Amino acid sequence: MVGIRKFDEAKLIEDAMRTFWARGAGATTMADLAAATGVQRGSLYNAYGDRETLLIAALDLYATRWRAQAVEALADPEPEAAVAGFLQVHTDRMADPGNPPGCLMTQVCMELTGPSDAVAKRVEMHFRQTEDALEAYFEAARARGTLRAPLQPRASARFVVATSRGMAVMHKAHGGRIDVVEDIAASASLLFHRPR
Amino acid sequence: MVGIRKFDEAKLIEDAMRTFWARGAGATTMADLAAATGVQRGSLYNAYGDRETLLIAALDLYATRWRAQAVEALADPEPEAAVAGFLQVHTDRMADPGNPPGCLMTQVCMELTGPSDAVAKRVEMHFRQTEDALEAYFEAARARGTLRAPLQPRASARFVVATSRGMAVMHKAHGGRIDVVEDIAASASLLFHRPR
DNA sequence: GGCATTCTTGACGAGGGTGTCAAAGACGGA
DNA sequence: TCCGTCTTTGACACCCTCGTCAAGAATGCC
Repeated sequence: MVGIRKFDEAKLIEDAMRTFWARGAGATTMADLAAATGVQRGSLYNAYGDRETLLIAALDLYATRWRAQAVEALADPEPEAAVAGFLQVHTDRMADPGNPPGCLMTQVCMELTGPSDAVAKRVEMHFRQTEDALEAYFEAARARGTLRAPLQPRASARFVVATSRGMAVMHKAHGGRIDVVEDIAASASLLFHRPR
Repeated sequence: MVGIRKFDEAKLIEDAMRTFWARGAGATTMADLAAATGVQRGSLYNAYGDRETLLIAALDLYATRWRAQAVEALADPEPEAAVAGFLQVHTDRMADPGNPPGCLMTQVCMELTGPSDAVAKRVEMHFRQTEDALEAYFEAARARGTLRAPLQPRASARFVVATSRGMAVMHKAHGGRIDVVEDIAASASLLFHRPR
């Protein structure tokens, strides 16, 4: 059949995301994406223009999906539990054998060369949004009096984002072992422990 | 002049390391390395065989140089100060405008596809050596009684390695800003704070 | 029914990367 | 002095990747 768009866009981006994730963004070719999505190379060019656009769409899907879950997990008013919940979302994602190891966003971030290109801007935006959500949480916690004295909202937010990135790196470095990731998340949560 | 090796091997690996670091390991071509080192492509193949061998040599140089500095910084018997010193080495490296942003080892790690290749094994080895050095420090600290009660040597070691990786990721994500990195290091050190 | 629109498909050219090789030339030992 | 060894150098073949394009075909509007 020819003439009408045959593929499901949502499924295409989903497949593309997993391909970038598994093979590495820089190493993924249009041929890889065509094979993974079942859509011909020419059709991909017709629909998206170039690979960068496809990568950005994949990043957006990736970021919004897991940021939504992670930020939702910040429900507990006690920072120790909230941070543990936030990091647990990342641990669960890595523990799922259906997912490639590591983290697409982190991987793309480390491949960046200059701050000028569209991908770099998108990565920074997504990191910043997560950081902002965490900062808002810690700000509220401080107002509630549940944030330990020496801890600051902005620095704490950056610390938690960095920890989740570190977990992803260690997950890849240790060939997918999940106990390493759990050790890190557990240690990081302890920073927010308040003696009662 | 032809017939005798003209280049300084140590300088060549140093230049190659910085090229892999700045351009990304996967994106660095033999032509890039030839330009950066001043050694012709053919000579590089003659001396090293292929790009992977050159990358591994670069990784070894990178890892041993900065691991030596970081582990040396674990001098203080008080974990809070020792961890701060360890992380400060990484902060200093990133703050040095003479160095490319981020961390070569972390970047290569995130690019890995399978655990089977030689590069993956080398990356894991280097991470593990750092982890082991930190674990030994924390083991000694526990014996000394300077490690806070809930903290365990192995988990703490993993946490500190992960934090240093997270710092590198955030450094790239934020376009080289150093205050972000400092926030993370300061927060992480607080985990080891002991009220006196 | 006819026609414009839109998507698919396969092929094409350009460019670039890898690894190899033969020729040329310098050094050192016999 | 002569020969074997080793390095440099530039060229070469092969393969892959990108992005484009013209032709073909189905749909839906008029």
